[in-house]
Amino acid sequence: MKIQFYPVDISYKTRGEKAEIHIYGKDSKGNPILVIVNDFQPYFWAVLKSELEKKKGFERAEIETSEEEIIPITSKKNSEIYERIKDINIPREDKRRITASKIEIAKKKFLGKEIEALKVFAELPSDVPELRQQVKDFGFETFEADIPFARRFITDRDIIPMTLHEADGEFINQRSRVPVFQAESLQRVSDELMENLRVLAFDIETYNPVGKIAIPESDPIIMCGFYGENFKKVLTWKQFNTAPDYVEFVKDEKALIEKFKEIVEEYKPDVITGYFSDGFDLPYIKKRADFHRVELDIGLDYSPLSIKRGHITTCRVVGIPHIDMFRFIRNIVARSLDTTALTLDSVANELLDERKEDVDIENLAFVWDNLPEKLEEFCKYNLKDAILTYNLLTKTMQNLLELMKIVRLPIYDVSRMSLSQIVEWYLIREAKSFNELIPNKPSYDETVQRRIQTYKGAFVFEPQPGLYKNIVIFDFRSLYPSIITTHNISPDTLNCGCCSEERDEVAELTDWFCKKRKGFISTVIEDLITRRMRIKQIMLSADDKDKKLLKAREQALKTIANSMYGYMGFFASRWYSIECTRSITAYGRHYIKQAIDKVAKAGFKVLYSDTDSVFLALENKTRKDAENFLQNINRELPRLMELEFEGFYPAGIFVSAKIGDFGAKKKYAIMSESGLIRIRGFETVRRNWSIIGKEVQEKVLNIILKEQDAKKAFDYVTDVINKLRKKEIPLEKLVIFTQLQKDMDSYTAVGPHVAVAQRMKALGKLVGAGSMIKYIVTEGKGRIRDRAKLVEETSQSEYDAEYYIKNQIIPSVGKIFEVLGYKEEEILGKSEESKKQQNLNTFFGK
DNA sequence: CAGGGGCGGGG
DNA sequence: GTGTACGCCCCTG
Repeated sequence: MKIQFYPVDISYKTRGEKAEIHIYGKDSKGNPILVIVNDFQPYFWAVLKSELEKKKGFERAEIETSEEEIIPITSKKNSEIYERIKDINIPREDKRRITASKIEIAKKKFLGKEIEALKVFAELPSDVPELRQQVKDFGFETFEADIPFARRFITDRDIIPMTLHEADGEFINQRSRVPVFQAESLQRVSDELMENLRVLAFDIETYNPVGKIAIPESDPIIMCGFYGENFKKVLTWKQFNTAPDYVEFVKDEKALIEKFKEIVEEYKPDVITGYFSDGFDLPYIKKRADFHRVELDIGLDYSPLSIKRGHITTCRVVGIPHIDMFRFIRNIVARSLDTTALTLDSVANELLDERKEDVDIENLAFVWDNLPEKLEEFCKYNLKDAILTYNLLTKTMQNLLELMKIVRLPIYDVSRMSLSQIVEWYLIREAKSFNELIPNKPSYDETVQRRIQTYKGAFVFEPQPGLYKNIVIFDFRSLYPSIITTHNISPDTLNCGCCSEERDEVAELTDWFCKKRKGFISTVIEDLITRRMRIKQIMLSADDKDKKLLKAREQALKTIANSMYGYMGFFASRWYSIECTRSITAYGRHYIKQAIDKVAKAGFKVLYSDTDSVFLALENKTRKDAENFLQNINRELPRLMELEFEGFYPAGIFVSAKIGDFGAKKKYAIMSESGLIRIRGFETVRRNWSIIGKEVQEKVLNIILKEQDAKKAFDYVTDVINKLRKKEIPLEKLVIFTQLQKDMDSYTAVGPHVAVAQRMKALGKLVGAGSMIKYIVTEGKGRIRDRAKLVEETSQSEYDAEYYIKNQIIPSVGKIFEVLGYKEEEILGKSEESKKQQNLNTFFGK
């Protein structure tokens, strides 16, 4: 029988001697389903090293031949080795033997060159690493042996997650939370995305003793909030009278976790989401569930929530995509945000114009123990976090879905990928239709080599440091992508044998690119750009609903196209090419300098320029003038290039910070009309700064940009410094918070927070991994750690004012004042008053 | 000056 | 899971 369904979550399972692909999704009626495909075999490619080296760099094949063609063995060498690979037989502990289950020979391309490649099949995905090693030892270069099995399946069978597919097969009986369908065949039938995703957002609150971040070993979960369509709930296990109707009381923490499972099971979400739930909520729930011996088997195959350790832990539920909003926002959305802090509060504020509930979360444990009647506001707070997360997902979902449709990997993967991974997987998918072998990831040594190679970067117009009003920013949003397309920049067109005579006359361009045959990456980029232009065209006559969708699609295409340059220059990428990147920047410098000249000729004051943007001060001109100028310049630019109006900013400060010969680093702060301040290149506030450091930076930027009064900002800082020296700053503003990450004994380097923690332990206080250590640096000589004291051990006059000035105040605002023409010693009050005044006057142009 | 350790997000 | 992880800053030795 035939069924139609939308694949959502795709993974594989080993059953006996076979790996099965498991596709969880929804059928066309909206019912959940598991479709199993078991005719897909793992494989990788092997190419003789001699084959790779022949015709190196020259006379490459036409890109048009794009089907993978199975051919008879032609070379004697290939056939000999073919026999050897066939004979591979590696015993394993479980009595299975690793063999090549099948070998084919095909015509493939590698960076445009036609080559003969062996396609080596394995029985199980887990056999591949050893099989590959064996084949390598025979003198082959292997390819694509590190493509995860499920992703390999998605690519080869041309799946696009969440679009309509048809499967032929039958329902079978198997332990599963959803009906299981065994598919004989599977194909995509439409590009339309599934609709009405059921989203469940959740958020936990934990019992956190004052001054401590809760640690799962000892501190329980005390609330769990949920929000979905027509659904809101807060679970908690302390009774109080004023509970709103969405609060449900449970017996204890164990019951709360069991109820959590039940809600996920009953709500049947298509997607679950949290904010930093990969790193906090889910690992925490898991730990507490383990503690209570509750099996967290919420997977649709009854498997437990799985947590992968890494730099950030990653949490997966089989069959239900889990999206950590924070990760998607940090990796993708953040680039278009003004806020630098990516807390739920600041992101919601900017994206949704909503804030978190204003409660003092530090007090939660105290209230929980002593004032349960006041728990209502914390329940409200808990629910609100879930609501904000839900709304953030709703707000950005279309963008995520469009990215997913372009990259064609499951939403779980795409939602936590960095830009370079998105680009890479897009290229991997595209490589298939060009019949190109996917280059391997560089070895560690290779990445070290790549890291030390440098090349001349973008052009930076050194700003006259200072504060400016009425700033307009123009930028070439598609500068690098258009350069890549226009000049056919791609690793496979680089320095071809046929075109060395036709090099472009562009300053500092050291390489050339084929003019006869289009490259892989340049073709991929051109396709992205033309698709985007087509969409923008359609948008002109679309209704509002379609416009929103098209906008998201167009943004996704732009995001990928814009990242291609950075990707080719990223040390860990598969399609790395320093020659390509340095050529792109050479062309880029050429075009931006042209634009700057034109801006200046049109009578605007150019303040600053970096890579693809020009900052200008309107002075006596108007915004309208700027817009008109744009229209004119765009008429003269090549087809794919466009200078855009990025924005208008009432105030901004700039600094030039030359670092050796490598160019200038972006350092500026600008304020938008809505009062949001965008900071680039300055130290940003961190949690291990004292309150005084944070406070001073925030106030200074506000005074400078909002009130545009540098003198006032300067006076404010000197005042704070004086107060610090006179010991007038209250101790609580000087406390430095540092978290003890591991157990005290496992430290080799004893930093200040470790020393303080040791003393706390000696005093009989409860400290351990996860504890927030609070300390104040006091006067004296020698190491910081010997002078770090507990707050209660420190008297008001004891703190080391100079330490705070040097390590907290100067780092937070020093650079800002440098921009405004102040020297560090002036801030420190070491120079005479008159000089200060003089500087101020220069600054204000008096 | 090298290298260990913390931060980000979360309570 | 046929993988996987960064870049910056402070402090100590």
